[in-house]
Amino acid sequence: MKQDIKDLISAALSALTSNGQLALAEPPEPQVERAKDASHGDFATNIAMVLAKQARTKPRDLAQHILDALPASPLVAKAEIAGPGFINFFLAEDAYRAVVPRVLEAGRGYGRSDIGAGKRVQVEFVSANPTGPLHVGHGRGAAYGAVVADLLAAVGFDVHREYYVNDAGRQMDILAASVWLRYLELCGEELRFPSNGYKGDYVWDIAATLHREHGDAYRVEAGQVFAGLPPDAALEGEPQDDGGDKEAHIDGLIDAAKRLLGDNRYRYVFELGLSTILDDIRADLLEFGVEYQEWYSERSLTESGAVNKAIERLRESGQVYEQNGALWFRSTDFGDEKDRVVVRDNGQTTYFASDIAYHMDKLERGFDRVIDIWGADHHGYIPRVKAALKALGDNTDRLDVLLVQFAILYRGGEKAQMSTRSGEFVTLRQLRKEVGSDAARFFYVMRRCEQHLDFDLDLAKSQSSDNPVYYVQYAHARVCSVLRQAADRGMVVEPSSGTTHLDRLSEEHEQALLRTLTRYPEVVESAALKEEPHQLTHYLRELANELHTYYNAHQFLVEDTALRDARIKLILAVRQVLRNGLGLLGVSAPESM
RNA sequence: GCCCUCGUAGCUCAGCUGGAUAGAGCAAUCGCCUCCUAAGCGAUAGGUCACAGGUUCGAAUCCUGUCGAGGGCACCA
Repeated sequence: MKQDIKDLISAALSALTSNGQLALAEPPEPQVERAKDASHGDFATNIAMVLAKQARTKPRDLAQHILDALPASPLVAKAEIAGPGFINFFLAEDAYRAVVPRVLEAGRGYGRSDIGAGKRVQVEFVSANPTGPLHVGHGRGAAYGAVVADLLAAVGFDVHREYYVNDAGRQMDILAASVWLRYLELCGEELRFPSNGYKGDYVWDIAATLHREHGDAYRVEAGQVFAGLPPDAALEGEPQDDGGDKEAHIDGLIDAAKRLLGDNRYRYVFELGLSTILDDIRADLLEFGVEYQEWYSERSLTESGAVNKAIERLRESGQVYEQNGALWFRSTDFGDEKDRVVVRDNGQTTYFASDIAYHMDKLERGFDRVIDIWGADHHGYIPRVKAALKALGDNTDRLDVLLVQFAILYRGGEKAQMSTRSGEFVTLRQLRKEVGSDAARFFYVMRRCEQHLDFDLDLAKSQSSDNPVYYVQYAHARVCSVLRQAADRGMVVEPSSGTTHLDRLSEEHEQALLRTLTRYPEVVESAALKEEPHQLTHYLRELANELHTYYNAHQFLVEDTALRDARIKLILAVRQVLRNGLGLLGVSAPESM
């Protein structure tokens, strides 16, 4: 509908330019807004003020020229100049009514569009290390990423959802070592678990599987494992302090594990840990309604030689140098704060090296746009990744990095602080179990992603109008309920076609609903293009509110069959939009509550 | 110290890429079921848009500085 107004203005502008009244190289896309105040009509444009300077005309005079050149349209009842040079459009009384058949005919397709024109967009999100279960912070990234991806798909982009699996690197070795040490404990060995190891219960579970299936086949005397190891540091929260370096200690343990187990057995423990946790993450996300087209393995980048290729490309263009036995990328030449290591002095490539290769690969795969959704703690990482892509001659405009701030849980008004200590944290699974997937999805995307999220667990669980999820879902259920009532009373529920009887919708509440329904496609488009799902949650709250208000003010199942037909059609359209909107958020639309 | 994000009603947040008189929801106060689910609705009250400058027809929005909150500054991932 907004587009219709834009088209009218554009037509007027080109008419003015072609008959010489307006000298413009290229008329810009007019800005059209929904008027906030009813006295300003329905839509307003500031085009005359924007172009006044260029056209060397006073804004109000230019507005008058545009007005005179405006083609007639059945949509517009009148257009007038206001204030410093706004043009206000007042729509014809029945302009909004047409939205009802439009919604009902389009059904699930209402709100979808093809402005993305099939452009390929990759959305990479969550990508948590498979060293433990997802926690509530990952949950926000999951919900946000999934909704952004779905929104982009809804407006016509070809969306590729991807999870980058960090299945290589030191953290995974630490996990393997942790599993093995727990296994040794299960075998009866006594040892001091490293302060830097993974201490969650899930590590015990994996160790138990190993023990159950392979008995003592992986057992080595603890004394042998710890022999000659650099001392550990203090265990967090415990008094014992060997005064050592926890990093050196755990690295020593990893080496010991590799040496004592040999390649094959070490590999087995490593894979067992990786696959168990990755399976858990997959299942977790699936239950949360988050699906991926691809799980991209970091290890595959090394194995395919992509990492070396990326480093070679940097070397060829003279972007790297050696210092202290390590290979550094000159990222400061491309706006980073300091140069970064790509190959460590022990010959291992860094995580950053993999990331360069990964992003190179993303762009080579031919995506028109690449969106990375990261936790806010990774923000320092953006300049170096962009620096690498620039160094390789790639266009970083195609890459968009969105940072998701942390979610802080509140219970009973108190911060439910999660602590990484000894593996105690609130997992996504626990959250889903406590508040349900619907509430979790909705709450997670209710705020702009760069805003810290206060997640009120009590509110998310409460079955009251304070809870925005229930509020919106209830509006949907309420429409269903009315239709059931109608059927029970033997009324015709099947609505008439087209705009039949819709002229009976003359109440203010009805006008408001019609107007809000026409806004839906604009909201979806804006939410998608700006990657702001919260626009949709706000919209849905508003639509639900208008439905509830309407419900309280007027009876739908009236004796007057024409009026009843019109009202049923209207609430059917409302239900459809609620359903579509909730669907994009990954939230269910219950028929009764 | 340097960098990033944020600062709007008592609380949680919107404010549509610079527009017209700054909006919701909680919480507070007062009302509304003989009526399709009161898991709902209405009304009242609540503001120096952190502060100070600047840019222009016009600033909560853009720029600079100050203050405050959170995060980041590894041969970790």
